[in-house]
Amino acid sequence: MADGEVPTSTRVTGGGTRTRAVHRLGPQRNPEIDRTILETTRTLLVERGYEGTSIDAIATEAGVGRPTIYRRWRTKAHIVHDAIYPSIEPADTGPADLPTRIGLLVSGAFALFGQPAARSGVPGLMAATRSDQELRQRLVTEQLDPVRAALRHMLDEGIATGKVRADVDVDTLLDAIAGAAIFALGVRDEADAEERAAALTALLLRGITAR
Amino acid sequence: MADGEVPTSTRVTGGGTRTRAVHRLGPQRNPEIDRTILETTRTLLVERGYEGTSIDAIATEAGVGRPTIYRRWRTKAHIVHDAIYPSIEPADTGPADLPTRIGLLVSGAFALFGQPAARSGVPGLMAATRSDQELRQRLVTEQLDPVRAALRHMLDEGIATGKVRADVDVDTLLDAIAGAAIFALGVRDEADAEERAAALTALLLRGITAR
Amino acid sequence: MADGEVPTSTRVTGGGTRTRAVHRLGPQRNPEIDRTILETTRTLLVERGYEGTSIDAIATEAGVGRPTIYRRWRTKAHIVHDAIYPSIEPADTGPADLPTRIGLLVSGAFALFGQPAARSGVPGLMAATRSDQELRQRLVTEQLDPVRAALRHMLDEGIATGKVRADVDVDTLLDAIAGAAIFALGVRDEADAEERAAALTALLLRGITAR
Amino acid sequence: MADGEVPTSTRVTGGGTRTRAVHRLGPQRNPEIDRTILETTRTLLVERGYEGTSIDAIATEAGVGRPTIYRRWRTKAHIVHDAIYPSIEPADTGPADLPTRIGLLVSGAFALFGQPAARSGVPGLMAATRSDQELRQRLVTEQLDPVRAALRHMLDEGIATGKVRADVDVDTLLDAIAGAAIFALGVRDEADAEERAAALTALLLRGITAR
DNA sequence: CGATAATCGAGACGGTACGTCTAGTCTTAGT
DNA sequence: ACTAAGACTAGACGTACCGTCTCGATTATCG
Repeated sequence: MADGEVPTSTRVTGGGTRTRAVHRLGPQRNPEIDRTILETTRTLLVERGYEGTSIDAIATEAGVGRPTIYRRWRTKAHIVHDAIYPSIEPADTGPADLPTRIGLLVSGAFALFGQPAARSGVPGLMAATRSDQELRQRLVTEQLDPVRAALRHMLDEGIATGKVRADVDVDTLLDAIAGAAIFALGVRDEADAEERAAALTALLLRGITAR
Repeated sequence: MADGEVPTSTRVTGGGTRTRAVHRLGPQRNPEIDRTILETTRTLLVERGYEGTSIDAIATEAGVGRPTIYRRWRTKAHIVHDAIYPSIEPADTGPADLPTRIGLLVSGAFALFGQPAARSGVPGLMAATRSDQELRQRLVTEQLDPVRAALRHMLDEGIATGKVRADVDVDTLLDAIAGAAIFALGVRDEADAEERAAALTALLLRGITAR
Repeated sequence: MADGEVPTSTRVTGGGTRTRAVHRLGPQRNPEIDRTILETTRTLLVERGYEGTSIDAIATEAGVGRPTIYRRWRTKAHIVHDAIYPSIEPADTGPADLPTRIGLLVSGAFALFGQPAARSGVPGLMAATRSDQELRQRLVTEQLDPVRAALRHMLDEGIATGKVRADVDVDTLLDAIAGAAIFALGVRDEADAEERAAALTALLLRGITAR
Repeated sequence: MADGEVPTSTRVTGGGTRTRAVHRLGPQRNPEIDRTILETTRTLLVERGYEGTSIDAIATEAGVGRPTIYRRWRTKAHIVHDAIYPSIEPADTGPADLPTRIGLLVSGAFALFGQPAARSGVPGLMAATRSDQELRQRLVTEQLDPVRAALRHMLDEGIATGKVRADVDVDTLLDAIAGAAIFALGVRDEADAEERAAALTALLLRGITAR
């Protein structure tokens, strides 16, 4: 959710084992509408592209008033962000070896940016991010930082066990993964995301491996 | 010139070996105006970002009428394209070794996307490219293909001399270079382009080198 | 009360001659809230004019929910009507001579339309009256008809005693009084209502007097 | 015209007897569009009333873009003003006696406010006039003042020849004429404007006549 | 006394209109 | 034919109200 300043309902742990929803006064925002709007946005991104996805069009197509959208998101870019990026963190890869873990991370990136809606939306989002500081902040803290931390962790473990060169730069690796995925899928419009992910994984693994 | 559909003067091959410029009636398009418009566009991209760089604003700022701009470019994206991308091809690196040549190519990419105007303009351009086939064509043939060919050539030479792995994919390499540069400079807004270029060069060289 | 469609209590004629108040369950509408809303409306009419007096603004300013207002009045125009027009009929002037009685009537009109809230509200109300038949009905039966009847009565008496010309048209007189008051106070925004009332009274008395 | 700040063409008296139109650069506003918009406004006022006559509706119905309307008029009230009030001054009544001249003036007022569009538009315009100082100014100087001056002139002549009482107040007379016309036609929605005009003329003439 | 039902403040909702801004086309008048 | 200026249609933007609705809390009446 873009703003989330005033959560509609908050879970409060009662005296015993019960959990109770504490409501504010007045009606709650209907979370079903949030889902409808985001779903409609994804559809329109695919059908009409980023520019063609006007807030008017989303509202009409979702059967919703324009103010209902503005109540939830400040700008189109925030809607597209929520429509494309998952709010859940990447599943833990568990106890796997480095190549597998890097491979999963790269595949994850290519899967994310390979969604039809993301191919259309991400470039537009990147442009919007440059002039909207709040959006940039969300992108960095919600998307970039978690991945960066996961990558940092993998590299540190690899360096400790001597499998990874000590001079590997995490940001360069991140740029290569995210950038390549966006460029291949969003700009060059490559069809097969998994194939590209595998090729990049191989290239980067050789690039970071010691010896 | 972006479109050139209506060239001001046309080269006509005369009867023999002579080539002669045939002028239309009336005054010719003033090429000084082209330069002023592109320069103004670069300035506005830096000052107001891609969205804020309206054609109205360019016209006003350049002291030029709007039709004067539309006579030269079809859309804002075409102007931004011409304002950012050099029309000249990259100078041949001559007889240098593979690391040097790859390094120069990566540095070139980071220098290009590190221009202040490019940082703002490229993401917007990427978005526009998705819905404008003509623009995509120009981007591919004028920018991407030459670089791809140069890279292909380097790799082939390296493979022939056994310095480069035979299974290296040129598109993956291109995605990693262009994508990483755009992501680092346009999205993450990294300040030092050269430093990032050096780190990526090292990573990729290790990734493609045989043994 | 404006509409009274859903009266809080309803008089029901019992079996015999008794009349009994049948109360609904639950709390009764708080008449204090009615007064607060009308008072707030008058204040807002003066401070922000008719257009600026939104129902939202009234609700906020009166510290009341919007449905609380809609439960009582159908539209803004009905609220303004009740805020401006007194629900009590004009006190009978008793046994006075014609000039005095006409003078009192004119003064009454100028006093009514000279209220700060009425100056702002009446023109807006006139506009609303054109498209709201129910409002028009209330205006005619509650405001216009009583005055018209009183005027009719005065003229008839005057005609009977030979003091008033027999051909005086009551509607023309009514138009001249109400119209002039609204025009002078609501449109021209004349400050001194009493002075204008006196001048108009003199003019009209000469107009209707026989000989 | 509402704004007229930048007249499209200005008549300039040349050296001799010649008159020359000095044009600005660029195209002129199309006066045909002005007429279409005002005509459409009148139609909508009759069909949908003042509130229903949205600028959107005018634009759509007139086949014109919304900015084209805003380029000419600041608010809906200004459009309605121009749609209702004639820009020409009342025709000179020539050498007629006082009753005839007053009669013509009153008839003129009733004819003006009796137009179908004016019946709907004038009350709304009165409301808007209270919060728009520019509009009020136009109303006063363009409509009220000329009539007031004409009336003043008639009364002065009448007073000089002993036909009119010296104490007749021109504003009171004006209020009675304009107010009665608006009230009879715009509020009470009287059908026969001429009949009401004749009755009011008779009443007022008796009111102002000496003896 | 407990169930019932209407009140109240708060605010979400689908709509509609507002007034502004931009895009891209077309027209005018001057060079 | 070009230029600057700007009018024009089209349509998106983000805001403000409207009138209806639902929510949860409160409170007076009635069984």
